[in-house]
Amino acid sequence: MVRRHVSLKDLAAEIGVSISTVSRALKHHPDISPELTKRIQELAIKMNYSPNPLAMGLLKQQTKMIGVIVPDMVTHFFASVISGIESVAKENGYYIVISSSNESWSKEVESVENLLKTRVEGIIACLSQETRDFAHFEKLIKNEIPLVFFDRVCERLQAPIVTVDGCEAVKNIIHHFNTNGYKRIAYISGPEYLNISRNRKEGYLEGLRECGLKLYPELLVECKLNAEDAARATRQLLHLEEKPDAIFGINDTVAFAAMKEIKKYGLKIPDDIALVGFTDEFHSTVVEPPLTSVTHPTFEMGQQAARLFFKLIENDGPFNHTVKLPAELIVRESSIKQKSSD
Amino acid sequence: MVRRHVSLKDLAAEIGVSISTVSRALKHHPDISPELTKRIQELAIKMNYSPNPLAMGLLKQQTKMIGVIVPDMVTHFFASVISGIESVAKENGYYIVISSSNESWSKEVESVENLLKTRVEGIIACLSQETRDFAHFEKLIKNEIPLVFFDRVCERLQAPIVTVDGCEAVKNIIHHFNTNGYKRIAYISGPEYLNISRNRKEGYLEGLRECGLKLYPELLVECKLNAEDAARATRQLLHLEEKPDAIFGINDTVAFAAMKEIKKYGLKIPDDIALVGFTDEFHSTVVEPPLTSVTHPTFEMGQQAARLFFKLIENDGPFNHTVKLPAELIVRESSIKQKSSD
DNA sequence: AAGGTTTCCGCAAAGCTTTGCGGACTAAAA
DNA sequence: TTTTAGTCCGCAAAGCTTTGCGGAAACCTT
Repeated sequence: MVRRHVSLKDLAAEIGVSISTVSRALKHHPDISPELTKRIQELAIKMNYSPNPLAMGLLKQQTKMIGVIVPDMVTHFFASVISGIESVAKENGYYIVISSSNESWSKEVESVENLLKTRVEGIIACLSQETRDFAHFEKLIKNEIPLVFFDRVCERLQAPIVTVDGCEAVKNIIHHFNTNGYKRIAYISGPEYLNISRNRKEGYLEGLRECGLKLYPELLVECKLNAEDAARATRQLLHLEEKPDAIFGINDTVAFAAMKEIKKYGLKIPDDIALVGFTDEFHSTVVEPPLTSVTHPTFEMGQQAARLFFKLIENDGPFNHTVKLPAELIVRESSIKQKSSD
Repeated sequence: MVRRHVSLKDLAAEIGVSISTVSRALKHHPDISPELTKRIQELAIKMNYSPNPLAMGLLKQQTKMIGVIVPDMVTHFFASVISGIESVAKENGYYIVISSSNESWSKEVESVENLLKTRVEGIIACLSQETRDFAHFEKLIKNEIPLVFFDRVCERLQAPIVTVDGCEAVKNIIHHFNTNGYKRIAYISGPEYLNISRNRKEGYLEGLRECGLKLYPELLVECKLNAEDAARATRQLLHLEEKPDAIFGINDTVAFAAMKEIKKYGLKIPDDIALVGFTDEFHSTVVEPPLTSVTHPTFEMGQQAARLFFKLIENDGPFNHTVKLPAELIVRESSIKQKSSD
């Protein structure tokens, strides 16, 4: 047995007909007599023939590959989104090529270039936390290469996006805090130029207003989306003369870092301070106390992004569409002072 | 601007020479005059030319793609390994195509077939927990398609493997338990036919012997590698007339499930029962109490697997080699009765 | 000036598939 | 017997790149 795959040529030689005939027989073309068709079909199975995607790609000018750019691929959030993308890609006979920007703008630019070189048919991306310049994506759009954003998106670009309704989710958090007696509510936000930061901040402000709570500017802090800076931001809050009695963090990196930091200060959750995060289900339940959190429909997010992608490919014209997924607030112990005895 | 990529033909037409000349100029072939070479090079940059990988693949009979099969891609363990594979693949100009077996044998078989159809040059795989029949991998080896295993491997196949020294790691755990006064040590293992189960069990038995501890057969339980069955196994241990005073779980899925279950029973870790797992760093520190654990060098594991893969491709003969990575026991609070006050 | 070198470049094939068009052959009709 | 109509199949091009080989032009030598 050798390494080379069998081609139409091999089948043709074996049976003694031309390549074209084999090709036609394999797709039941009426020009080929039923008996010959049958013989060829059987031989193809016996010799384990499968069409060469490279040749098909050259001919049809399509690679059946989608490029996916994520800030990282090891956190559960992105791994799960990728998994969602992969599932619908597979349904449509496509493969994905993943490229990680490592939260860096320059690596993101590089990723776009590299993916283009591999001839992916389009790109599904989540912005790095540094990204403020979108030239690399604008070029994609100008060249009519399908592009879909998810989670961290650029709204002014003509690209379909799928996000989570952060504003609404945060308002729910504020209401939840309020009804549970927390009044000095802090928010650890991300970089202002990220849409998710802005949306959630909007929810924060509106939520406070709706609840008739006062806004303390010193309780709204900003940090980079990594554990170290989140810890720094948390310390900043804990050092305040008048500490917050509740904190909520923009994503799970921030939320868990905050939790560690609060514990390190010897403060009790939720008695001294309540904590809520945007996190995934699993981790929220394994920490102590179990973390009240807004869960992202990550897998579904990936699926939706991929679906938008395929719509884009089909229509192949200018197209922009927004899918906003609901996020659910799941109340656990980290945000309720009195344990209810059941 | 159109979607089509520029080809050598476009460059040739623009300058008015033949395609061959352009091709040669682009790689500084001495046959082409320096001036013409320069002109062509500049035009290539200006028109943003990049060679078509499909055409190259056809010609050179290589796709520069590696297939990666994992039981799942959302747990940190595998996500991190994938990330490691990807990093050295990229260094070598290769891309990876990920396929998830979902811990199912049939999906694993399917993955192998699909990856072969996409013409990956070889496969890096971690066995599903169901896999006991290796025909699909044997076929790969027979056809001389490069194959590398990591973590859960099949030792009797002629394929290079990279694993973690589970036996040694578990022995360390037993010693650690012993010196901290835990004597009834339970082990929640995985399916017996997985090498990781066998290795760690071996470490368990040897460790007990070395420490002069008695082996209680009822403390050695087996479960499937999912949260539900791990919880069941934990309950089985907790229902014993004489409970264990220490438990260690074969991987992080099991360890965290056990932790939840122990808490549910109102038992205190580590006072009532000690717990140690094979887990990754991050999650071990965020749970309460912080979990003593053996950390896997996951990223490095991926890198090593990829390196073996490239060796295999180069030598392109029969080759088998084993890399055994050390695992480190990191002691935290979940396995030490008396908190040391510092 | 004619033959010999260099220098520079193009032809064509191979790698694999699809498909329009035309060709060969058989059988039926005139 | 010749024309017509079917039936069945092959040629060749396109998609893109690399590379051995052959060819043309220019320069040098004698």
